[in-house]
Amino acid sequence: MRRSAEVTKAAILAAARERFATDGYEKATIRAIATDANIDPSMVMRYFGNKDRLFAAAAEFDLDLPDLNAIPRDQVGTALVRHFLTRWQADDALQILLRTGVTNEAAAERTRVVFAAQLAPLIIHLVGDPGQAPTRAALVASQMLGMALCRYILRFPPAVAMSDDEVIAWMSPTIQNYLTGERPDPH
Amino acid sequence: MRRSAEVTKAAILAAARERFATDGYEKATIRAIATDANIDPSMVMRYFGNKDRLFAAAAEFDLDLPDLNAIPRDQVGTALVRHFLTRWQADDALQILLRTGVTNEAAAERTRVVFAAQLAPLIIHLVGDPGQAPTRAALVASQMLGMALCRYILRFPPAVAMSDDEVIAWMSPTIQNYLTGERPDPH
DNA sequence: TCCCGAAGTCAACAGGTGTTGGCCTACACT
DNA sequence: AGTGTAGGCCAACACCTGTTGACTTCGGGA
Repeated sequence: MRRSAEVTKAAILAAARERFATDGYEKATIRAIATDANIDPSMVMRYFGNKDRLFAAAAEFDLDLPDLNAIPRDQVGTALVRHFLTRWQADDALQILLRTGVTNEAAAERTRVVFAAQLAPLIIHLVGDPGQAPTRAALVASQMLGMALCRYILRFPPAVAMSDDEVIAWMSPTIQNYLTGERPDPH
Repeated sequence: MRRSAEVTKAAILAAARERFATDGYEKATIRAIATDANIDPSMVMRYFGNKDRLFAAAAEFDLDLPDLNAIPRDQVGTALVRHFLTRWQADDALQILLRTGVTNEAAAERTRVVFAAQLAPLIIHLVGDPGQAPTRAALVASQMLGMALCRYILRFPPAVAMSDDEVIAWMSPTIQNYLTGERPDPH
């Protein structure tokens, strides 16, 4: 039986997301993705052109960050940590960025853009000096991505063993400080 | 002119470290490594057996962590952040772990072992309850690796732009808290 | 001086990769 | 019922990968 082009395209995209998320860019082969989607590899090329463009389509997504201004200022850290944990477990999107961004420049660029375009703007309204927003966003990203790396990618046993609530309890003060804490002076 | 076996082996190892650090496991080809070392690919096999064993040899290293007991308790965070920054920039070792550990299971295992064996023991003497050491080590690792990821691998512009002293100033309180702070209770 | 082992090269293998173009075939429309 | 077309398959391409085994050549000890 046949499928419509749309359905097949969606199946390919879903298979591609899963492969990129678990294997990284180079180990996720077009042949494997095609097999997962029950289709011939050549169809992947027909619908997406080449591997780079398939990846671009698979890596398109939103962080869906909550509006930090609608949250009491002192609970912004907790809210953000909780959101990232949910977001991470909801689908493969963040896993794709992390697994591919480390070895593929285009993927790294995508990761930079996602965080710069979606995280930094939210922070601007939290801090007095807008010039500090990118730095604070980078600090937040470093802790969020770092924990995701240890927990979901490298699978450090203690990081895996922690409950979501424990992770939130430990990380919230850190993130809260990066978001709203006073800027420390280096000396 | 000829080289001794030791010299050639060292040249291969140096080339391998550089390639693994910048390209990751799968993109670092034996052929490229051999070319860098001015040798035929078959020599790599002769000296190291296969790619897995070459990687194992290239990824062997120490974190060289300072003795945290010789440092005033309230400066332990700063000392550790500063050390990691130095260690990161000293050679390719940490970059190898991060670049390869994300897509290669053997490399991930190596990373787990390095942090579990070298970081956790240092922390035991810092906290009253030894059972907390692995969790605290994982938290420290998450922030350290996360910043390294953003700064050296993904190259987030704001993370790259920060001076070492700024990074230390921002991260020290976080690490200090993970090391010696009271355990928060999740609810 | 001879010669043997170590250092190094060369060519090939079997398998995997992205990518291409030609071919088939089911099915909605006239 | 006939047919054009969109969905799909197959076989091949050029190239790259880890790995192997046979071959050459240098250099130090007898």
